[in-house]
This record gives sequence, C-alpha cells and structure tokens, in this order.
Amino acid sequence: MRRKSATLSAASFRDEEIRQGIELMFFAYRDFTADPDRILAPLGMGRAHHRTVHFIGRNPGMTVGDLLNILRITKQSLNRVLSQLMREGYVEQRPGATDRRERRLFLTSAGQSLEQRLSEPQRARVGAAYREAGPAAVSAFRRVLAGLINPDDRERFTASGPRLSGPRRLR
Amino acid sequence: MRRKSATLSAASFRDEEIRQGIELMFFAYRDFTADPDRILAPLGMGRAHHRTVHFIGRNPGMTVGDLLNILRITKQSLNRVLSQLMREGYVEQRPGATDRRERRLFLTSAGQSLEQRLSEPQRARVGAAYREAGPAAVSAFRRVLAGLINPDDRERFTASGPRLSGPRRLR
DNA sequence: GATATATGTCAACACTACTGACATAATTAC
DNA sequence: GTAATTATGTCAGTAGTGTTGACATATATC
Repeated sequence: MRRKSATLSAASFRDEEIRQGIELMFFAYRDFTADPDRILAPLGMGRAHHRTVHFIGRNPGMTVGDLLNILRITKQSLNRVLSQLMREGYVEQRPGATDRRERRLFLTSAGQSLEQRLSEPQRARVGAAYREAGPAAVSAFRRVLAGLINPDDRERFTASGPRLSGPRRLR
Repeated sequence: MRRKSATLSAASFRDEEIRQGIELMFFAYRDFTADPDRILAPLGMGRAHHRTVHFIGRNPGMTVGDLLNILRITKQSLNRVLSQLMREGYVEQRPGATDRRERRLFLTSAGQSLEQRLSEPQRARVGAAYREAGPAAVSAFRRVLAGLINPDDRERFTASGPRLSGPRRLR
C-alpha cells in the first residue's frame, strides 16, 4: 500500500495536500454561495430557489423529473420551492407536447431577471478567479472539479457526454 | 466594457464557460458532501458536526471564536452542535492558559476516530481526482479555488499567509 | 381495462441557520 | 479597584431545506 490510510499518526505530504483540498472546497463554497443568499433572503427565498431557477434557465423546457435528478432531492422538497416560484411568477409550466403528463418548466421574464441578478455576483467571482489564473489553469480546475463528481453526472462536463443546454436530453 | 453584462441575449463563450464553472461547483459540492452526510445521519448529526470536527482536528486548541470566524455562523448555531459533540464525548474543552475566558477545543480519541471516518470518503474522492488529473492540474485547481475565496481567508492557502495547522494563529 | 409513470399534495419531523435577549466570568481600561 | 469590554453560554422563536409516509390525479402503455 502506498499510503491511503494514514491512521492517526503522521500525515504524509499527500494526505496534507488532500486535506487542504477539502478545506478549499469548504471555503470556496461558503463564499461562492454567500452573495446570492443575501439577495434571496429579503425575497423570502433560499438557496434551493436559486438552484431551481438556475437549472430551469439553463435547460428551458426541462421536466420536473429532470430537475429532481439533478438536484437529488425529493419531489416534496422541490415542490415547495417550485410552487412558490410559479405562484410568484418566476417560473411557468406547460404540458409536454408528446407526453402530456410532463410539466415542462420555463422561466418567465421575471424569472430570467431574477436568475441574472442571482448569478451576477457568482459570475463576477468565478470570472475574476478565472482571469487571474489564466486559461490553462481554468481547464485544469474544471478537470479536477469534474473528477469530484459522481460518474453519472460527470459526463455533463466532458466533450463526449450529453449536452445540457439543449431543450431536453438530461439523463 | 468587455462583456460582463450579457443581459439576456446571446451568451458569449466566456459567459458560457463561467456558467459551466458555477454548475461544476454545484455538482462537485453536492457529491463531495453526500458521503459524510450518509455516515452522520444515523449518528443524529449533520454537516455542521462534520465541519466542526474537521476544523478542531486541524487546529487543536482553537477557541470557540476561531471556529465562529471560520464557519461564519452565529454562536447560537455553533453552540448547539458543539455542546452535542462535547456531551457525546467527541470534543473536549480546556480553559486558555493565558486568557482563562477562552475555551480551547480538542478532539477526544473518539472525536479523532469520527473525523477519520467522516473524511475518509472525501479524501478518497479528492485523492482519486488528484491522481487522475496530475500534480500540475492540482496546483491550478487550488489556485482557482483559492481565487474564489474572499481575500481574508484566501491567505490561509497562500505561501505567505498565516498557517492554520499550528495550535493557534487563526485570525 | 389494468398497470405503470409523472406529478402534486398533506402532514410530521430533523437539521441548520437566524434574530433578540439575557447571563457569567475574566480581562482590560481608566 | 470599579467600569467597560470580551469570550462564551443559553433560552426562545422563526425560517429554509430536506426527509419519510400516505394518498390523489392524469396520462401512457401493455
């Protein structure tokens, strides 16, 4: 064995490096989500609303089931968020053309504005980090981040995998 | 202006790249946290317990205030988690040597075991992604991730900044 | 027509976080 | 040395997100 189970004793350099990576993920995600959270709070919404609006914006016409597969939450959890977004005019649904049980989801123009507003600080943050690191680093960043994702969804970020921007086709 | 506010119309390649980075963060964090969550649930604990145990393990002797600065939650929120961890024997506190108002925090051996158990799947995941991407990519990954962190805490991950592994010295 | 699928909904519960208020002990300032 | 400040704890109420379990409707499919 090469290391891998440094029980409790001296941590190898590798182990320390990996633990720093874990910490980096915590700090980055903490700050990455803080800005939109501040925008959402006065609207009576939370992070779940942001995620919902984000994915519907990226995949217009996606179904409720698609969203459940992405978010990995129960339909009861999603429903609370989604019905609020529809009630307040950010999201609308239309029955599927071929399968009329489906509810295809779309952002209204208010929903598009909200999405822009929420993502703006995140885009600024990511954009700044990208610019500072340069294109080669960004490419490496994306490869490592994709490597952290379970194989199923990792495909979304590889050239061969299914695109997610189209009006369907998500798993 | 160079782009930066692609209002609602055609997204530039840059904007698309940035939005993919945002999504990557969502998926990576979702899967990154799922494994320890599954271990925590049957113990009647959650993600907050994991973070607490993680940071105390990395910084033995840190104070409650240090932890509050890192986690960026209120003391009331932390207290619930911390007192449970102490009540159940994972964490212990000792008054500070010079300032006896402080409660220096330490993992018990049960706490160290728990920390190991919780971090194991994360270390495996990060380790696998690191190995697959290679050292140069890892370095770039860390630079970009650090770039996402607010300047205050970014220092923790730069050569010049204060170390966090010592028995104190965290802001 | 029977079964399966996509979705909605009611209810109860757990975890995490927040605000506001108040309390104690120890340190620092005047 | 008394007053103010700091580090920490704690009670109470509220909000957002997620869960499980149960049940309902509409539409497809066999």
